[in-house]
Amino acid sequence: MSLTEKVDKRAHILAVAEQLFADKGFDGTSVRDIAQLANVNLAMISYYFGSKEKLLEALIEDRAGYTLGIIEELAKNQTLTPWDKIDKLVDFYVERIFNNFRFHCIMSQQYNHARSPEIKELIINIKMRNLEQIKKVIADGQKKKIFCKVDIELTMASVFGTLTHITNSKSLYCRLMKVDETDDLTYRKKIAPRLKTHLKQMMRAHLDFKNEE
Amino acid sequence: MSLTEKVDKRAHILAVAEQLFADKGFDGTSVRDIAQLANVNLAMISYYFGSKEKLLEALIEDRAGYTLGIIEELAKNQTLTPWDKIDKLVDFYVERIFNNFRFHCIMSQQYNHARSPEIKELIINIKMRNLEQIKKVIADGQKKKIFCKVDIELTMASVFGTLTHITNSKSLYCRLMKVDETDDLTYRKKIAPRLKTHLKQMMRAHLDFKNEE
DNA sequence: CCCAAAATTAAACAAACGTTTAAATTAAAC
DNA sequence: GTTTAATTTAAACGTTTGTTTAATTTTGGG
Repeated sequence: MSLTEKVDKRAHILAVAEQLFADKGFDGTSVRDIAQLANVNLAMISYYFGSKEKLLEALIEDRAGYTLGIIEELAKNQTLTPWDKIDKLVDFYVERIFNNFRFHCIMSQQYNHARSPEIKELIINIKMRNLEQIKKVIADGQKKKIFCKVDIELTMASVFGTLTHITNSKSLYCRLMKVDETDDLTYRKKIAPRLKTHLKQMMRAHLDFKNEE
Repeated sequence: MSLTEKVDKRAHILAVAEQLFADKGFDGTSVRDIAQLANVNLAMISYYFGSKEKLLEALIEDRAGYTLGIIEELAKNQTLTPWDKIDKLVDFYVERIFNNFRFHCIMSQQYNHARSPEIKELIINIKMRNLEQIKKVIADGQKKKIFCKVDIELTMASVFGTLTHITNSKSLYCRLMKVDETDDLTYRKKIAPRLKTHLKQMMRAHLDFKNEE
């Protein structure tokens, strides 16, 4: 078996595990479930990852590396106005959460019920670094008298809370907004632009320096 | 054993289960964990509730009945202005989420990874009825030209998302806001007022009819 | 006091769990 | 082609799981 096939097999197990963990939860998924759906022998999971928990760690580390670089670059960009940065952040995170909603499910789930403190710490550190960059963007806008005084931490919580809430309560909001929840693609086509518009509009009103006068 | 003691025992098991389900998740909690912490015999849980899953249903039904009445009353109140209603809703839900954060954890958890469709339906129905009342409040404010045109569903998602996110990501935001997370009482004393102020401020800017002119 | 119903118990149940083993197969190196 | 290492397999490991059993204790009404 070639190296690429070996990598593919590992990646395949990760992908299957991601799907099952997101659907049924970490504790609700057995290694047998993963092995069966991935069409690999049960023992291969221990062979590749060591344990079910290590498999989860591998999954998190594999998926989480991507975001930080982009946000850091945006934060220190000197040519964009603070308003532009807010818009770009909204666009980026809306796209990201639709592209990675399974992984996002696992993150929220593990954040609350992580079996090991290591995994919880891992997740907190990943999120902290992202939040600190966004904090910079808002604080910069305030210093330039473009944004008004707001509770920065809770403002971030509102943006991410909205995204997380829509993702995690999909069925509920599908029913409320009368969108067909079985068709993933049209759901995304309808909701993603709406989410972007809403968040930008809300942040524009919320952060506007005029509020301070 | 008197009737009140019998009720207390059932309620005691529910309370212990609530704590454990919130801490470790439904699948992460065994009936033996519950029995041990509640100081009752293992078989008593089947005796009282039938099964672990029925115990969860009993817990949800027991805890969820309270909110709806209050919100309905507020929605149809004729003497309050739409702005007053928003403020009251914010105050109510902030208090509620701090008083019932364990139960809230279980609800988000089960919403995403409910083993049985019945439990998921149960939760969706409970939440739907509440959201429909709040929708009325916002739509009424719009009709009266007090609130501007906003995406009502996503506006609600932002309010509940903020609350849920702060609750579910407690450690993260404690670290970010430099609040001691081990002391529940001072955490609440610090965060609850801040949350109320932030949400009211944000909704005031977001819903203001001036945005439309 | 007695007796039927309710409550409680310890023990056992089969099934599912994560993990390990040791043998078999495949791949790569020389 | 032989040998060594890496991979894959089926089977079994000991626990833990949710639930049930059957015996025992407690309860409350007549």
